[in-house]
Amino acid sequence: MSSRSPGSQFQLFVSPSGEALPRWLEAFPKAVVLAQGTFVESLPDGALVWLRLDASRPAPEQLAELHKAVGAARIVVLASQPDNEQALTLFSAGIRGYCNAHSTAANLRQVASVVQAGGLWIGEALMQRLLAATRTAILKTPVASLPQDVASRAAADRLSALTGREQEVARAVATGSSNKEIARQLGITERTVKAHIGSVFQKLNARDRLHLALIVNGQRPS
Amino acid sequence: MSSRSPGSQFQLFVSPSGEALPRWLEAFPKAVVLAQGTFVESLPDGALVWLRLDASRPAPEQLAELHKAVGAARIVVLASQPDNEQALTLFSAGIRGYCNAHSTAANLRQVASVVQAGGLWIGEALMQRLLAATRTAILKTPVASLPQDVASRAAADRLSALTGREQEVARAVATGSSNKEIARQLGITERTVKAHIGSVFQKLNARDRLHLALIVNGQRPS
DNA sequence: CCCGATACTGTCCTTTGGTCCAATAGCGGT
DNA sequence: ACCGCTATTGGACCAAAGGACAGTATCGGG
Repeated sequence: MSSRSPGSQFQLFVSPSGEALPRWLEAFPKAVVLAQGTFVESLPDGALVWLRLDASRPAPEQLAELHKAVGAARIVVLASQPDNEQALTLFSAGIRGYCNAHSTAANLRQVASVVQAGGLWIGEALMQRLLAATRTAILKTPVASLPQDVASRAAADRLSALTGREQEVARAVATGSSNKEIARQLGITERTVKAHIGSVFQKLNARDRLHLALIVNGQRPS
Repeated sequence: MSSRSPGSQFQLFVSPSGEALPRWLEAFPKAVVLAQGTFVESLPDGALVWLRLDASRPAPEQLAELHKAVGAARIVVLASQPDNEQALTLFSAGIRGYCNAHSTAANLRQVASVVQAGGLWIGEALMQRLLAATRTAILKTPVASLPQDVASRAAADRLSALTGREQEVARAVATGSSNKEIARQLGITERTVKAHIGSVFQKLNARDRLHLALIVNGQRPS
């Protein structure tokens, strides 16, 4: 259920040069600053990691490295020149926030409070563009969406034998979430997640979560 | 960018029936609860408005009404059964949060703190699906996706980075085989299967066998 | 009011999955 | 002969998954 600690939290800055921009330090005077590639052995629970992108290398690569280094910690990316598509890619890779590297200290603190409370930070302008793109893209392609549509309808059929909650966990499993993640997402205990998954296994006649994923994703009949 | 007021804030619940679910009240005992359509004359600055959707009417319509009633206040929508497309529509209509109506009190408070700090609240599961949809739509296939063909060719691309043996085990994993089964199928030790799978994880940047299955089956980019 | 369905949580335990460190062996190219 | 890649295996160790057994709480009927 994600520990929400009150005030100041552990902040870790990671930048290519190993130096932080003045505004970061202004926002978080007590933060730890590291160079990219530095080994991180253990991070306090709920730590927030800020990644200053190195413009000369692909962002996903840098993020992957950082992920390996810091594990499950929440990551916020600071981009010198925010980019729509890049933000998308990074969000799908699991970052919790994406904001302009030139933000004010007040803004940075605001971002921190949102992300540490479990939210996502997306600049409003970016959000608008993102939604616009998504909406038009989705409203378009009525024909191309047929395969997915059929797939999701079939999935709905398969899932219709499940209770509401069971469907939620089943879908989460099918997208690759771990029990712990699902528990966090739904605000319940890992134990309860297991309970739901267990009954889903029975109802859909699945052996394990991978089979369940195949069933939900239409790769295999139940 | 937005006024951040400190602790407890004004919370307004709007539901079709005029009643709040027990968990809402648990989270915000001092909240004001109103029925949809009730006239609201003035709202404290920074108030947070929660809208419980009426399943029998189109959501955008309900939101539009509420917008008229509460003006610029931040709105969080509570959905009984969260829906991808609905969330999209509502976010583009300006809501600041979208979450499951069955969330726990702790979660609701968390959502409140995020939104009141200027963030957006999107359930993680929803975020994932939303991003998946966006990504596939944005990486729009100019050749009007031949459904299966493209998928399998893309899968082949993804697997091309692997050695022959690695491809075999990757495919076996993707069809739901356990390590023991794969070992038997290939006539090698379970230990060796693990070794192959381990290197596949690295090469395809997968976290576990379920992610690997999603990648191989084209449900997720590597 | 009791009952069944749903949701949620706990403990104990076993099996599986995954990583780390380490080693052997064949094969092709320089 | 040496190097790099691939395939193979061992052992130790830890984390995640899943089953067994049990319990509480809410809600909507009959």
